[in-house]
Amino acid sequence: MSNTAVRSILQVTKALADLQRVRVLMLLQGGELCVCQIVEVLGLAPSTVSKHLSILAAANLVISRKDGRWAYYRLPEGAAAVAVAPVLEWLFRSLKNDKFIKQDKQKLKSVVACDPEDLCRRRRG
Amino acid sequence: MSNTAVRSILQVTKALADLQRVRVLMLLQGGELCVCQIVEVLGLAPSTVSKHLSILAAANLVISRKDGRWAYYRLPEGAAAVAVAPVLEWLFRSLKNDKFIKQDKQKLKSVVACDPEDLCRRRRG
DNA sequence: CCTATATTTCGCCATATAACGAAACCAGAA
DNA sequence: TTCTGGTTTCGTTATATGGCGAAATATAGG
Repeated sequence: MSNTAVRSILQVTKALADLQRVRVLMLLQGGELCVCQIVEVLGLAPSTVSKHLSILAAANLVISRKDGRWAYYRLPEGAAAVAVAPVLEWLFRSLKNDKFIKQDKQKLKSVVACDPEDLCRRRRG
Repeated sequence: MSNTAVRSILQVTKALADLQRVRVLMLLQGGELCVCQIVEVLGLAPSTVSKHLSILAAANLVISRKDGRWAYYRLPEGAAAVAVAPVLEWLFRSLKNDKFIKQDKQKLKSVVACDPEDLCRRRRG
């Protein structure tokens, strides 16, 4: 069946058809984030968040980067963003004033305030 | 919980996260269509198509109109389209050259060639 | 090498969703 | 009203999806 246009477009729309994944994308507007930071804001199990991120990555809605033990995710930029930029812009504009999204961004502020190591340690504790 | 922005955006993305519903939207680019015409092109049961159309309508991705026994669906225009126009434009541009979508549009041509009454009669036949 | 730990993969369970056919609904014709 | 027929609703079934915890993976540090 290979990579038809419908197939890849459906990969994008299915990726966007979930609350948690939309929350992740909105959080990433502030810039690159570590998995454990996203876990902290969403309040879901790390394995669950990892799955969501892999779905977003497969749809080219996020870019992943590994740095030691940590994995970082960010929104696509430049050439990588071309195919999905319009739909992401629509999403961001539509949710700019959403109160739940605002709450997430507020929580993110307190999360990024402390570094990732402390964060994960706190989660275990 | 009421109508938050995320909720209505997810209604749109979920509506777009299905092959058959995307096919319907692409077909409607040619203008208003009767349910039985859509049934003919998609090759699905009328009840299934009806459900898909109600999901698209709930997301404001299509407008419905009743004329006697027939129900017609079309893409939103003007003020009704504002919220979803950007994402629809992205969809249409992305799938403009898709071969499966082209097949559907080709089939639609032969379907609109005969009037709805004959069409539904043929389906029963 | 061995331990600690951030992330991912795997297996499982509960819920959501798409498909169909049958029955209900409703508008026009007889 | 009664019959016809397009559409929708309902009930059922099969598959897809999201959630978690446990185990596997991989990497930094002792």
